[in-house]
Amino acid sequence: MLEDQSPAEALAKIYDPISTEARWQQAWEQQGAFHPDPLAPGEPFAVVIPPPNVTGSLHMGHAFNTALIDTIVRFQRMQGKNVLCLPGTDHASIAVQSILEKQLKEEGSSRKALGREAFLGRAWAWKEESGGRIVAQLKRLGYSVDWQRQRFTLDAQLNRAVVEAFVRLHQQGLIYRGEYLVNWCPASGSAVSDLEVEMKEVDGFLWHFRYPLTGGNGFLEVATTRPETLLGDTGVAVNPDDSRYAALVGKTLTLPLVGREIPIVADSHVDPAFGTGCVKVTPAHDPNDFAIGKRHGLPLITVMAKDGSMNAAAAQFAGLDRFEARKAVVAAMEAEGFLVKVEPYRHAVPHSERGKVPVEPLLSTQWFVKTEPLAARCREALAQSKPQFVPERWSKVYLDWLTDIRDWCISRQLWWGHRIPAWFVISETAGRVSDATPYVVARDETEALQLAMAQYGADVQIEQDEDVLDTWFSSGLWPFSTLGWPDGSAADLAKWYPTSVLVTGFDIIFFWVARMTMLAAVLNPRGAEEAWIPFADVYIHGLVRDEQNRKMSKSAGNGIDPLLLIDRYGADALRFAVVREVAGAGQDIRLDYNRKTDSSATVEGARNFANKLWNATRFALLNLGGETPQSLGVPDPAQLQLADRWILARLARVNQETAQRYGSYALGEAAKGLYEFAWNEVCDWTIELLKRRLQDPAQQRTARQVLAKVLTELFVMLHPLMPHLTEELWHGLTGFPEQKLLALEPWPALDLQAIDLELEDNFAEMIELVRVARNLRATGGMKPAQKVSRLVITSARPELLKVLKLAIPDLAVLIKVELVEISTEMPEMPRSLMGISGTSQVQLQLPEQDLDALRSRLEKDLAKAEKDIAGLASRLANPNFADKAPADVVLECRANLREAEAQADLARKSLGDLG
RNA sequence: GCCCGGUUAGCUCAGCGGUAGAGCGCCUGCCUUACAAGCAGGAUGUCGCUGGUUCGAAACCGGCACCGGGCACCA
Repeated sequence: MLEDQSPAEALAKIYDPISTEARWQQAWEQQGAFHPDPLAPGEPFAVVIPPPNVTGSLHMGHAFNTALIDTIVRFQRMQGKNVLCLPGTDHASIAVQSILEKQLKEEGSSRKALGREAFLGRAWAWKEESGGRIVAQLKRLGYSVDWQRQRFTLDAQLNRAVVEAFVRLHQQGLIYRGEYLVNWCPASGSAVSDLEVEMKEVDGFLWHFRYPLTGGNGFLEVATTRPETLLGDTGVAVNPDDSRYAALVGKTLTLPLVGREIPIVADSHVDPAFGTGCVKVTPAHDPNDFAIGKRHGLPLITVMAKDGSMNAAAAQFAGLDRFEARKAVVAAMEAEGFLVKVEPYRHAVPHSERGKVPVEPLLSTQWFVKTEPLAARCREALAQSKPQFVPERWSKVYLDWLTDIRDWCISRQLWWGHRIPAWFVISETAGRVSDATPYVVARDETEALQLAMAQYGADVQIEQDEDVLDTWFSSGLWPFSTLGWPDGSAADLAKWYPTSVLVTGFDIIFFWVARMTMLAAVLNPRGAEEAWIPFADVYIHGLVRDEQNRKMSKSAGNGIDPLLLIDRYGADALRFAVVREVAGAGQDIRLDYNRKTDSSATVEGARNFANKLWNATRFALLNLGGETPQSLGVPDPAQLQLADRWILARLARVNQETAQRYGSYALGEAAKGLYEFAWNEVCDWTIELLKRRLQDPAQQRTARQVLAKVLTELFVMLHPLMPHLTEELWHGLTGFPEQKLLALEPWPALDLQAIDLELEDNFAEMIELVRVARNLRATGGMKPAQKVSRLVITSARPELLKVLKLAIPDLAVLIKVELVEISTEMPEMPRSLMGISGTSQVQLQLPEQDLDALRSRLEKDLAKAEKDIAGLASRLANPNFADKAPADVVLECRANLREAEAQADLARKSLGDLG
């Protein structure tokens, strides 16, 4: 605490974030500051955080997401809302399972060897370790979430939600089981969804083969990138309009190596211009061929096993891995004279996102969600801006995906996950599970048995499906399963569903956002027709890219552990830095991270800002005479000086702007605005101007009141961005006990009366004049401490003159000058330095003269004035300008021209005087 | 192929109809008792190219170029 370190002079010159941050994190948690009561009053505001995968630890992307969410919820809390921010982690079936299997392999074991139960024990141990690490990282960021409500996607309660969702969807015919071509990942031994497949450009070959016509009258030439699939060919297709082959349609070919007789069919999918215009058709191993096969009633012949090796249907190639089989098939074809040619060919090959190997389209019996009815409901809602995407353009991405959507394969041949609540009636198929085994879907085994008995008789035997559900199926329930659904009477659900905003990266709009809306569309968690959409707003942010502009990811190995930066600069600095980088349109942010030194100039800048605020507070503590903002009270308006009125006007404006920005997700702008206000206006000008008056007994009290008020409110406004630092400084200033938290303070009341735009303008002009005068000092070779004897500022604008006259004592200090005069007319000041700024002139009488410097200064001013004159005059010379431009623009242009001309005259005259 | 972005000071990016901005970096001078993680002053841009709309375009519209991303994909 600052107050513990009296006297104030003993305060360190440099802010130490590490100990401070730990102390406030503890205070927040111990006091349950972010554990809301659903029955408490206050408009609800809820955010469920995107649950990080328990696959290790967090990287910068999570820190970025956290900083954004926490800024939003802390602001809303200060707005008096009843805020729930709910944290948690995701079990990430396939990712975690592949980590564990890799570990087991290194140990010379495997999951099969371990058995399901032992394997799951290991997975839970891993979850504890990884989840613990993640929670510790999130806490170090100062996340104001309710840790008491922390959830994990495999929690018992969340499992109930998954089971309930599955049962209901199945009852409504929205979940079905069937044999289809799925994306099979041989590496993980599981089906994956379309979204888990990524296309990669690969350098391969295009093999051209000849298939002989049955009966020995020639050949058809086909090309393929996957020769091993020819073993499963059941046809060759040509375009129906292709005259070259029209006569052959309906005839048959004899498949080489296999000897199977396969038909030539006509299908418009075939592009006659590509290759020979003949396509071999392998319906069981290619999605397009599957469709062609279906249209023409071609048989499906699966030639591969689920581990990616060739099966018995591949005859002499059985047992070979699919890539070995490729070579062997090519060799055999060549040996038998069926190989025409081989050409290098670059093409896109679908790869399993997790397994990192090419997926194999494989015929397999899986569970699917029928997505179209769900998507239709989401599309209708989106037409009403439900949810509202920010930035809006992402709604198109979401909509495009929901249009022409394909069914969602939700079963995974994995162990780590939610086991599918379906039981096979194995007594019907002699104790074995086959694709044809009947099943029942139920909430638990007892219910399943009852259902089975009702349907199949009293002596049935049942066995639960071995498979688990796609992780995203449970993640898709996150906004309501975490609030207590399917318990319809859950108080949290009643208070906080639908949630207020979902904050996430654009990369998971399909995976997650759309799945959540689709599942909510059918489950309608609160049973209220108008309130099913799980979040009012979806705030989409960019990704964190590294110094080479690459997306940060675990697999690329370029992730940055946020703790490295936190240890070096503090969590507040990291948070402020990343939020400040956010552009309005939700673009990616690039972090200038130096891997050799673990440093970042961007974060360092934010750390410097924290230190600046720390020192401003030190200054205040040294000058408030032991008083606090409370004991000082509000300043008497009659006592306010010019600079006071200015900074209070600015404070009110910043309050208004910042609240508007925080409230509309313009977080980067909020951060930038506060940074500029705090550093430039509060520290550079207000504190400098207050220094003199804080020493003057007659003016001291008002000066202290203004200083205390401005800093206190600044800290409140900055709190959402830099929670620890502001908590520390606010307590230092107010002396409040630790039990009273800034985090729970209301946003400062807006003082509309203080707003004075004209004063802001005139004061800004005064600041510019000070700058010009200081520049003249430097030009004239004055030493920093040396005083100027006389300063005259002239202006023709009465309002500005009024402000300048009030500021005379301040100007004397700021410019270090003995005598300040404000006048409407230029006095005769031979051999003085003269500068011009806006509508005013500044003249400085120096003790010594540097005529060359003076001359160059005047020449510079003259050149600038002449350039302005040229530009303005040419605009005014255009007759259309006066006719068509708005009157105020024309007037302003004329006024500017007059001033520029006056200044040019003045500069010429002064130059003439110099001789 | 379809759909989004982006191109502004050396770097990272604001600005989105009225004479170009910030931070960092750079140059000069300062340890001026809040802060050298600082203070004061300064320099720096044919606002990707090209047409058009307009009295006026970095901003609006069209075309082009290059960079990035998403979706779909032909064997």
